[in-house]
Amino acid sequence: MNLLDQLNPQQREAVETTDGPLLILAGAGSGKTRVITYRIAYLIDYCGVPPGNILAVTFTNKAAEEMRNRVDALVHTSLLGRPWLSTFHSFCVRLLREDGSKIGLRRDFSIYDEDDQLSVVKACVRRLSLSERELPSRGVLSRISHAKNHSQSPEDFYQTATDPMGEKVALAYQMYNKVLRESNAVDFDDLLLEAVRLLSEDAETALKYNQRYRYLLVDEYQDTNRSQYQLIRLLTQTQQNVCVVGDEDQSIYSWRGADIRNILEFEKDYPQARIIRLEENYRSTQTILDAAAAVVSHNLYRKGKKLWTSRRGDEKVYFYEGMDGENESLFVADWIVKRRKQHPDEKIAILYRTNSQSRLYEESLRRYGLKYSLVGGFSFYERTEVKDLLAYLKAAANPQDSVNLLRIVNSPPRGIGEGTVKKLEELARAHNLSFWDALEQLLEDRLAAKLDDKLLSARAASALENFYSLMKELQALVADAKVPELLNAILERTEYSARLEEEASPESLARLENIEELLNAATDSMERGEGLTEFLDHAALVSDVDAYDEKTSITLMTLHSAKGLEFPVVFLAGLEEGLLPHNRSLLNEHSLEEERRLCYVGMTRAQDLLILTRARSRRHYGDRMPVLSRPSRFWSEIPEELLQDISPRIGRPATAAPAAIPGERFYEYEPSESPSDHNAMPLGARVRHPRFGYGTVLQREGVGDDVKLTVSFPGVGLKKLIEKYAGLERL
DNA sequence: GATTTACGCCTTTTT
DNA sequence: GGCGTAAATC
Repeated sequence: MNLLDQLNPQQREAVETTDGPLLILAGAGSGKTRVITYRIAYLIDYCGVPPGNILAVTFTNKAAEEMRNRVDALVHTSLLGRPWLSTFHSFCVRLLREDGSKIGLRRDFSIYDEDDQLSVVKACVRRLSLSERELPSRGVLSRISHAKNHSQSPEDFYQTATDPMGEKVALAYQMYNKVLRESNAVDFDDLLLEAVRLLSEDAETALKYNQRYRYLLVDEYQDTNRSQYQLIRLLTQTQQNVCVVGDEDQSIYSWRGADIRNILEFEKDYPQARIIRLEENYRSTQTILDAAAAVVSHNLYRKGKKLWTSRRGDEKVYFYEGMDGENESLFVADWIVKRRKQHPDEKIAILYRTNSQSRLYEESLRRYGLKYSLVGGFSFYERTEVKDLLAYLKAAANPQDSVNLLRIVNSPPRGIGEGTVKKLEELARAHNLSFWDALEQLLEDRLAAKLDDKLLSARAASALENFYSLMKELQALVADAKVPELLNAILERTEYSARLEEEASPESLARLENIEELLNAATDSMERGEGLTEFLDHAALVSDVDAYDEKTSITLMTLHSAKGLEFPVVFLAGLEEGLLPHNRSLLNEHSLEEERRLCYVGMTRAQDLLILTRARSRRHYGDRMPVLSRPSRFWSEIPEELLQDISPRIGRPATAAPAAIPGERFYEYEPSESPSDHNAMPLGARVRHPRFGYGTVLQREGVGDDVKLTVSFPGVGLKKLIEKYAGLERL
């Protein structure tokens, strides 16, 4: 069978245009993955390109894996090697492990995840003698990450920061980078930044990779950020066989530095570029497509395109308005139960804006006895026991990795208390040593009796010695032991599992299972011929969507995670102002448009049926009273003739159980008028705050003592204040 | 010094 | 509603 016969004319053109820069504008469901994989197959089979000369980058391991499988099914030339398919991040890891030494990076560097990053920031804040209140670590970390996503150095950051915090954050940022370097560690963002640095500073390495990867393919180009863009530029210096695929309407990662200009200005960057549009959709019904198109057409900042399909839509887009969040989620569960009777194996997705929304759906689905799988939330590699064991491995592989060493120094408890740790940290700082080196130094000095006994009790000292010799032992094993052996050694020497077995609580048994699973993962990795470094890299670079199992029939996930996936039935939940679009994005039109794209992404996941739901009132985390909600503006952007209401009518008595939806529980509608408080600050009020000065009230939420105000203070910014405590003065 | 309690903040999205 | 840090208590 001819490869090209399975493509439409535009897809075919995209596959056959092998040389020179090519931009493929691929609408949702237009067969983008098919084009990329066929193109790879075509390059190998028809053009005789050695597979090793092809590099394709994606954003998730899942996408890379899927492409790998599909390419493998198309080409049978694995003897010639395989094309390199990976995520941006794993590609960078490989680059840096191979050639990072040229920019002063050691081969055995650790990769810090968000937890590790936060520990470093906390240490930095403490070292700056600031309290968590004065400089919250979370905020600092998010600003550091934001800076890195925009390729801003601490110095750049310092110069552009305008707020009073900026200076301190810049200092923390600088210190943070220093700590990372001293720990022989890089964070997620560094992987990209350092790869860019390597390719721009070392011409020889740049040439090597330019020659190796003569054909470059980039998926989800609209999501690339500054450093990913630079990376692509640096890899296409000697040749320009670069094919990027993207859709500006699905750009939903600008908060992570994704720059839509990369796609809009592709022709400027590569003047020879050809552009091909894929506008035939093979996924959804025309109705779903029309509804989604109607929403996204309200965006001003887009090139614009028209998707079409030959699939006729017989079913309208349904919508359901529940009394509250619980009712909304019960409706979904109930609907699924009924649907199951006709379509037992149909895949159904429940999509929402924020992870916190998943809780209601989990409860409802469980109540109805439905099995589901949840993407996001706590992933396997984030569990405490798994993180602990990984920390042992990381610390053994890279003793300079102070974060992970500190994580395990007293876990499981071995008598190295906070005080002892603090002393060691002080010693390390005083002599500019890493935690490990300080430990070594301390024990040596003690042996040489250079130390007065007051500094360290005999008990603490022997505990430290034990820990030291344990780590020494593990370090020695790193060189030639396999990962499962290493893990077993750790478990044995620390009595980690023995303790859990002894405890025998449900939680500890679950932990033991996780440990078992980690051992299995290590064995699998070993059988693939991987070493410790590869195993740890893998653990660091897996994402939530990677865990998405296509076989499970009900999937709960965020709209962000859902990108690139498709389902026969999609619920788009919580379509309310404040949720979608999210409150935080209402302040400027660019972020509002991104919310609209997010809505568009969600709608276009649906193949056959799309059901929009919302709650008329919703309880926000701690609030005593549910707050009345307004339907999302995106909702009203859908032409009415495409919609069909399947909600119960307001005020219908609970006793008149509607036959249409058996088992459904209806709630009496309680008009919860917020009692107006006469002392309250109304919207638009001019106020004075003891610290922030003069401002204007922009938003009121909650009632009574819980009233929260959003106040804009010129020169300070937006502040959320509890009215009762803010000490505001009305002017 | 360690465990308990209180308070405060939070939730946007994640490779 | 839940987590983490800071304060309070033994």
